[in-house]
Amino acid sequence: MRGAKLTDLPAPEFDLQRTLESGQIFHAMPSGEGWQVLVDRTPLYAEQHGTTLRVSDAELAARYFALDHPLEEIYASFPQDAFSQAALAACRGLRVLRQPHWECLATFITSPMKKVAHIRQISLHLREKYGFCITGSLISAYPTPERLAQVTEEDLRECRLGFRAKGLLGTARAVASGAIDLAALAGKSTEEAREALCQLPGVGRKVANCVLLFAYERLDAVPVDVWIGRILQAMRRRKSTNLQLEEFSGRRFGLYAGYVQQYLFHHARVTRTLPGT
DNA sequence: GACCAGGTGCCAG
DNA sequence: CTGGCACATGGT
Repeated sequence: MRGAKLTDLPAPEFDLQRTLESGQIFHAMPSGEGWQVLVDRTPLYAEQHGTTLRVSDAELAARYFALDHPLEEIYASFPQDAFSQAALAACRGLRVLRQPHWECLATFITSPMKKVAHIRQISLHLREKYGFCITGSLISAYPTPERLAQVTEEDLRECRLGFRAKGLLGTARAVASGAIDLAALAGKSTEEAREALCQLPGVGRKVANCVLLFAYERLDAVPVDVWIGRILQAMRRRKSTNLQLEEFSGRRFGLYAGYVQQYLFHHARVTRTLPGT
């Protein structure tokens, strides 16, 4: 990235650091006055100066950072309860990224029962050991499904994956063999795409919804994890399954439920507070 | 040394 | 359909 020409890009209602640290991607590296990320095999450098973004690739940055998402409209759709509004006030500028399908899917397969910092460690381990080296980049590209399909479960476990190794390996093989076509899912309904994703080993409803939200532009998808589960439980005040909570959030949060969810998640994680406490 | 983390799969009732 | 449990690892 050093020496790359930088161009300015207007980026109103965007907070780069908050977005990169909100638990959507796990490999962003501080670099110079800004950050470096990789989008598939393309390095992207970005630094923020007020409402201007200085980037190495304007077209890629606009797409990856989803600068076209109508944040004012999304904010207007937030529910009026105090907790959602507090999350909105605290997390303004957080955008739901447009991630590449495979690396988003693979990364969230490694996420169950892991803290964000640990998911990052695993991602960096895998990139280092099996990833494609990118010249001029601090980090390697996420390993391809073809590469991972060649290794053993024991090899993967050396990247500190634990029991998640089986799912990642099985899914890598399914993608590499063509048993599932990730690109084709983009043209399917959310329900069809979710059903297909849930066939993969290590992918349940929570991981599938993360992938739908972060990689397939389904902004109404709501991954219910322990954090969101507690928040929704407190809002609903009725003992519920995660599926019931997901349906509840869809009714209450609307078309951009995934955005609301992401703000609630980040706010709760940063402040460690729940509604009514 | 418990306890918890952006869950999933499997099995018993 | 529901509840309960195992599954690895690293930080508080």
